[in-house]
Amino acid sequence: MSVTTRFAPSPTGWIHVGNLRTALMNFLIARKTGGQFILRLDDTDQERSKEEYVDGLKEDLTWLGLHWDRVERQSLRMERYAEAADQLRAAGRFYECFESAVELDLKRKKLLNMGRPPVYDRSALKLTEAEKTALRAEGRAGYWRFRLDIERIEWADGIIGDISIDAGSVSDPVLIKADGQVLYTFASSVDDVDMGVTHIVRGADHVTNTATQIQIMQALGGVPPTFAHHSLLTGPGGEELSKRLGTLSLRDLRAKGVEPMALLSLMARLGSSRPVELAGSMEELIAGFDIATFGAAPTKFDAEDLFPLTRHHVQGLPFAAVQARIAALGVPAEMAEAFWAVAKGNITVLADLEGWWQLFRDGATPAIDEADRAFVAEAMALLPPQPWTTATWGEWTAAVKAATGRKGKDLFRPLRRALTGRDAGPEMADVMPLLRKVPTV
RNA sequence: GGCCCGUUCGUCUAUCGGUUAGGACACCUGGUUUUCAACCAGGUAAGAGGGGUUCGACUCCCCUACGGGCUGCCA
Repeated sequence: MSVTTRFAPSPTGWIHVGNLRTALMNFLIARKTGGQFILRLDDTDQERSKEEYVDGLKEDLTWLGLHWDRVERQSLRMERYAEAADQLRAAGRFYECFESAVELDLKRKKLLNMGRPPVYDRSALKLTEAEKTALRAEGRAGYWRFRLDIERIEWADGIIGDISIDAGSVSDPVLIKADGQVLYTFASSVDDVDMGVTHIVRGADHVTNTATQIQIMQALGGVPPTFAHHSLLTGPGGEELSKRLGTLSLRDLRAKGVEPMALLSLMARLGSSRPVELAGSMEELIAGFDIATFGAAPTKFDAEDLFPLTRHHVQGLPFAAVQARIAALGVPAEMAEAFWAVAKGNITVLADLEGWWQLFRDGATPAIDEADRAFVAEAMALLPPQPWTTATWGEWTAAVKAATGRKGKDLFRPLRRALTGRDAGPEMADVMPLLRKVPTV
């Protein structure tokens, strides 16, 4: 049987790191097995779903190189859901309820106060046709619940292992609202069956849903897929991540210069027993992925960890990959390659190139310690006129050494600081030919 | 409150009853380097607590504590 996976976001916001982990895992499983990866837009909530987010979702996935084989939209499948609902009604698994949200809330609180689990009491199941007709006549709109079979629902989870949930501890899920809107749990189950989804990887927040969805799928005549629930990400301190999600959307990370391969490399390994290492290509990522290596414990995520990986990735890029970006900085074509060769070792994100280019183009604001002032002035007097070559630094420092007697760190460091304004940077021999302006000391 | 999952170095984790509790990242030290990075060598560092079972428990069972999730006419 060929593998089909799906990523099913609801277009009510931007993709964030948590979403991405889910998307990536499903994508990798499909690619690893030569299966199909579906992008399914779970947009049944018409109030919150926005076209803007649909576009954003696709843009983000494309940026990461997570290409889908098929797009589906739940909002386009309403007729199918109506049909499936009829099927469940005919099978006696759907029943109409009339309690208002306020009434339900009250029931829940009452049960909670009595120390009982807040499970729906199924009182609507006892309604006679006459009573239902009367309620409708009052202007009450009915909504529909799925009648669970009370049993232990078991499945072998791809990450958690064997797990079971007692249907009796869960309320019969509402699948169709009073206004006719189809709810996620229902649409998702219908789709997964219809679309031939064979493997579902999703967050641990869906574990309880899975139990009810298994029964819904079976009632629909489908075969439940293999489920795997990955742990949820927390912040570095173990705190809930959602509070910080604002700064962890893919768009924000991208704006900070995080590279796709760095992000993918971390997300494909974090929480697994395999070491986090930068992948050189999507193929490498696919080959090195195994859902079975992930643990069920909550996983701490620190966005800072993305930067060492990004640096590693960026520093390994060939000139061709950054040529356009360097040209956009205004670096003349004839010195672009030399500029990249010199600067790349000293950047974390590509945006850091700008600082180096500014230095080369405009010259530095010299950094000179008070104690070195006389020494630097003497050295500057010995500096040959431009143009400089890679030999200039060696010749100049040798001359300065002879004139002043300084050597080693005491010799080189003040000169670097005077010429570049920085303590660290590329080899000075390589920097000299690129410097266009001599700083005035 | 109920249900589900979890808890091993700072972090992600290995260990399927007997190990000097291993690895990766981070960190520290040394080497190399004009600096940073990189690289090489070395190092610090862990089984939440309490009961059982057993010749022997990180591993199996129970309790407690702590963390996460769910408990919506959201997804």
